[in-house]
Amino acid sequence: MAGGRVFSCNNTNSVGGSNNLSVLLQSQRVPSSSEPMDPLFIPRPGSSPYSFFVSGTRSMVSFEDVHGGNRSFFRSFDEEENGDEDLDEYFHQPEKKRRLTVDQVQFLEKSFEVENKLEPERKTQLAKELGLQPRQVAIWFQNRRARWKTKQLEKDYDTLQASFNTLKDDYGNLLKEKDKLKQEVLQLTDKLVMKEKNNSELSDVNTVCQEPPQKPVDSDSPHSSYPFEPDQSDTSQDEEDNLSKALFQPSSYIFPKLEDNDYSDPPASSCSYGFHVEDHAFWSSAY
DNA sequence: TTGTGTTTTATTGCCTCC
DNA sequence: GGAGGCAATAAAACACAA
Repeated sequence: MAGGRVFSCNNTNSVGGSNNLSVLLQSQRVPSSSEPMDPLFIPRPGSSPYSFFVSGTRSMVSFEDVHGGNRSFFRSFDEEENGDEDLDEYFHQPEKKRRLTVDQVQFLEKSFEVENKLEPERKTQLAKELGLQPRQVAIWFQNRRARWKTKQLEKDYDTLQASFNTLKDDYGNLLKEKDKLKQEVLQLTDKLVMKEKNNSELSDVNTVCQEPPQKPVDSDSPHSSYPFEPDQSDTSQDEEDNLSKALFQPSSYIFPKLEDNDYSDPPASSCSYGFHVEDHAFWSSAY
């Protein structure tokens, strides 16, 4: 026996002595494999609805009182007249496993819902109510806790799985967003380069011509009326607006993480939009 | 009926707590 | 050291398809 624990059959559901044995009925019988799980117990008048006594034909009985031991076995009351031979046979028959009745299980389930741990007093009470061995009640609770734990693990797993799927989706969306922003940055960078190029070409022209301007050149003014003013048609007002928006919108501060030089350094010139693209501190802090 | 997978009851061994 | 809890496991009982 486990840990030196004793599985004592001390059931006290005594049913009147039909023979000279003070038969202590353990309130269970063994259903045969083909037998339906009909209730084994009939409520005893005056007792709780879950106090039972054996009504079946095959019951485990204890001769504790008579033989002073803990012997238990399966006894067919239909065959009591067979006498000592059967007794001997049953004494040497290993105890079979028995299922609890639906009622017993329901009662235990309710009790488990209230409290899944079993204090000795409650165990005894339950055993008494159900006509089971306290040990059986303890075992049932132990197994029930194990089942509950398994279910809980399954629940936790499902929760984690759902959480993982959400995160995976979010990650996928972020990757898409990142690609989109990357494309945007590339386009804007190209535009900047073009603009710088045009500006430098204009300067060259000015130097070569050495022609004093009719009016002061305001290089900062994008709408100068200077005759050699570059054609700005490639950068429409709308596009410029978009450019400004793209660069200054909060979301645009989050630049995609650059991977393994998949993104060349920004142009080493100052951008006229308020930040220095070569500012590595900014770029690195941006992601 | 039988083979097989699942569930339930029970045991064993180890661990912790008092 | 004993009582009780838990994990692992055995084995009976059960469900169900073929």
